[in-house]
Amino acid sequence: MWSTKEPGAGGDGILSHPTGPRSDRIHAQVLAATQELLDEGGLPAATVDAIAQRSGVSKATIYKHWPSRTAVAAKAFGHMMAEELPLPDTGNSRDDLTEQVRRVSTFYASPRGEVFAQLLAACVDDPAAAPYFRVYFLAGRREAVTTLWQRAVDRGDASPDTDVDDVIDILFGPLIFRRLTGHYDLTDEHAEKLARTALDGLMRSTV
Amino acid sequence: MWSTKEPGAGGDGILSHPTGPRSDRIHAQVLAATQELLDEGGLPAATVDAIAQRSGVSKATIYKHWPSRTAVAAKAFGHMMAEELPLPDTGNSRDDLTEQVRRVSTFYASPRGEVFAQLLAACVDDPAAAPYFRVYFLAGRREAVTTLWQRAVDRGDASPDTDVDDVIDILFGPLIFRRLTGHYDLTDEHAEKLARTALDGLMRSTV
Amino acid sequence: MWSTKEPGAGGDGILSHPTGPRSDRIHAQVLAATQELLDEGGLPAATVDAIAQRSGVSKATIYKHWPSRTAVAAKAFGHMMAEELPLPDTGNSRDDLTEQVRRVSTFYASPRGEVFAQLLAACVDDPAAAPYFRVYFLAGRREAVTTLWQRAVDRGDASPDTDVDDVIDILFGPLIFRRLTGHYDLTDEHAEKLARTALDGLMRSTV
Amino acid sequence: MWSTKEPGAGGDGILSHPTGPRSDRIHAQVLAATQELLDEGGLPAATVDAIAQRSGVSKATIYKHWPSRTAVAAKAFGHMMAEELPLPDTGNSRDDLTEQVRRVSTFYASPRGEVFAQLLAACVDDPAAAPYFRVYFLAGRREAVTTLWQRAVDRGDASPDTDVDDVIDILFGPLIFRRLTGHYDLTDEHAEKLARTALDGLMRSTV
DNA sequence: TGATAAGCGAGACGGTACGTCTCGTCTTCCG
DNA sequence: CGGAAGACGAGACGTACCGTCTCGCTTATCA
Repeated sequence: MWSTKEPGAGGDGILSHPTGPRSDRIHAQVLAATQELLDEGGLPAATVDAIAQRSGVSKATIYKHWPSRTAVAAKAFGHMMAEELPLPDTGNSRDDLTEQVRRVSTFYASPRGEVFAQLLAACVDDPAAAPYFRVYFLAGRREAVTTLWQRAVDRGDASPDTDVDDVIDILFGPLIFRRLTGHYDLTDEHAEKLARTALDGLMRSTV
Repeated sequence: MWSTKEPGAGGDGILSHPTGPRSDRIHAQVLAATQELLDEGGLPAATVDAIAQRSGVSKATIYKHWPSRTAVAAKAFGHMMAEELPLPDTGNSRDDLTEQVRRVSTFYASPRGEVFAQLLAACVDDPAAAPYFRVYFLAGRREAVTTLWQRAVDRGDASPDTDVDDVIDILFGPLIFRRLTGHYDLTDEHAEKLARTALDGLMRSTV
Repeated sequence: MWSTKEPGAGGDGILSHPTGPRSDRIHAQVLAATQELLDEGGLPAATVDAIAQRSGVSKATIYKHWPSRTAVAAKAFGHMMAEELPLPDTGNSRDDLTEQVRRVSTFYASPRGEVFAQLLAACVDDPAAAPYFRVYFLAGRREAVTTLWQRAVDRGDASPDTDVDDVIDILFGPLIFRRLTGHYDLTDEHAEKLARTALDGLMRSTV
Repeated sequence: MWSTKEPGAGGDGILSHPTGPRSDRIHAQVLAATQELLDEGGLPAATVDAIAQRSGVSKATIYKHWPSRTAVAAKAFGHMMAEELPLPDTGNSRDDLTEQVRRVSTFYASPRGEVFAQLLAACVDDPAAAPYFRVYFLAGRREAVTTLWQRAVDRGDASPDTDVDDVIDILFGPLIFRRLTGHYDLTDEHAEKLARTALDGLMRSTV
């Protein structure tokens, strides 16, 4: 499985290249500029030229640190989303998970949710960027749900035999499907219904 | 909700422009050429220039009939997938649905599944193409599952109160999620496990 | 030499095709529409589609009557310029010719002079249109100067041996040269100087 | 007046953009390719795509160096004509000028004269290209005649008060007029007659 | 401290597809 | 059956973004 821990600069294996003090400055500037651009105009606005111009880092240097513009954007997006979405904690495992589904649904429907969808889409055509999206964004999201699920297991509300990866896919896959195809709007009501049905299958022991 | 019936020539509302006998020839030629290109090199190969050249239809004409190359590809893909995936019929509703999930999982992992993912991704950045993908491809897939689910309801294996759209999202959303992020391979075993868990929540009365 | 007489409908040899009352209506509508377009936006505005739309005559029909859009424009332009530029008549041949040069210079510098230049240029790349420009526009201009020159000959101010075609070329060729290359503005002073020098060579007997 | 000196790379004001060693290579390749195309098929053959393909320089780069294909062609044409047409030197000013007129007339009637006419015509609809044609082609031609005229002045055959620009226009404007409208062929006899008449006005003191 | 090499900014460049435009032909159907 | 309407093929246009490259300047490390 892909690593879920936040890699430090220079310690993320295949995902980074140069090292040292200059490198740190470059990373910071590029990511900051990219975050601005993503917020202003989504992925389409985060062209390499735009990032280079705004960050003051040259295109050549960017390509020495990242394999593609999508990779840059994925990492920048992961960092800007890191502090968002604090975990719910109602004392009830099922309620916590339901609330999390609702929050993610709301996020998908927001402007940054649009960026999320663009990034997910871009990774399809850019295999080199996919690991960046997984490590710097998805890992954090999965970790959050893993925490909630572990609580449920600890409380005896869920079976320790159920693979948390399946839990994640079943709870959030449907939301992503809807977000991408656009065949339905993402509403709180819908998110709750989805969570209820999914959790019925996942946490049947709690019924 | 978006229509699920296959629109006839000239009868698909916003999705087509010119009409008449000449139009029919153009549609046939363009779609045939696009299908070939999709099979040969996926969405990236289906450039408007390539489609124009192979079909003998000029670019300008293509743009009169479709809003973008993604829309052309979506319709072509829908047509080429129309006859695939016959419905399973084991006599057992739950087995049928499980088998369908397995088949779709296999499809997603195939070359044409790659095209599916590319199309889904392309629609994120091309809102005009999204309805084409929904009407000409997704609708057919949803219809198939709707049939299976209806059987289950008729047999008393499922509640008529459950919205089939939710069923579809829960059964296939997770597969799509995995297909897009690539964080796991799509295996038969995994598909079965997913189906089992999801159906536990959806068809609890059958337990 | 090319004919200088205004050809009647159906009587201008290679320059026209259909005949009859319907033809007359079509000619009138097309030329009127084209004249409007030329005045509004010059030659670039007189596209075949625009002419067809404004005149109510179909493109196919236009191409039955003229070999190209430039030919249409040339004829339309000739007709709209037919009444302009009355001949000067000061009683002095040399003054008349000088005045004519000045007037033509002014015309070249006007908006319609721009159209003249565009038409002249278009005929370079459209041999089929050239005769239309010569017959329907240039012939009329040359005829005017021929009249002036004949007066001079009759008065004994010019030699009957001098070919009037050479006179025309020498008097107006320089203006056209300047108009096309744009290396100088066309001013009255310049036109007069040009006429003076040229007429010194052409009408030496008058010195 | 516009400059008549051949501008060096990077020193031609509005007429060029990038500079440096890479730029030199691009200019050389593009102009060489364009010259070939002009000789093979005239201006219509010198499309930007064709120039790009043959020169190995991308379209985008061409558009960074020149405002339009006409500008490229004008410069290429100027360079390929630079060595042509050595000055006549018979010892007699009037004969030299007459000979020059004859040579230019012959040139206009040649295949490259056709290109000249196409270029002149194209500049009418492409104001951005006009300065290129003036600087890189016309300037050289005017310079040649200026030399001949200066000789005449030095020998006392012509008045120093006569503006050489007028001389040029009167000697060559008529040829251009005929070349463009095509109302007469360009023959040696005609050129001589034209030169004789024009020079009668210009060099009357020599009679 | 000064040399040497690597990192870097600036931006030119080739490549490739885009979506648009106008021409002149061809088809369809109406009066 | 002539003509209006307009679909159509052809092919050039000029633009956008990608990712690579070349060029000097700057910075960091080692002689």
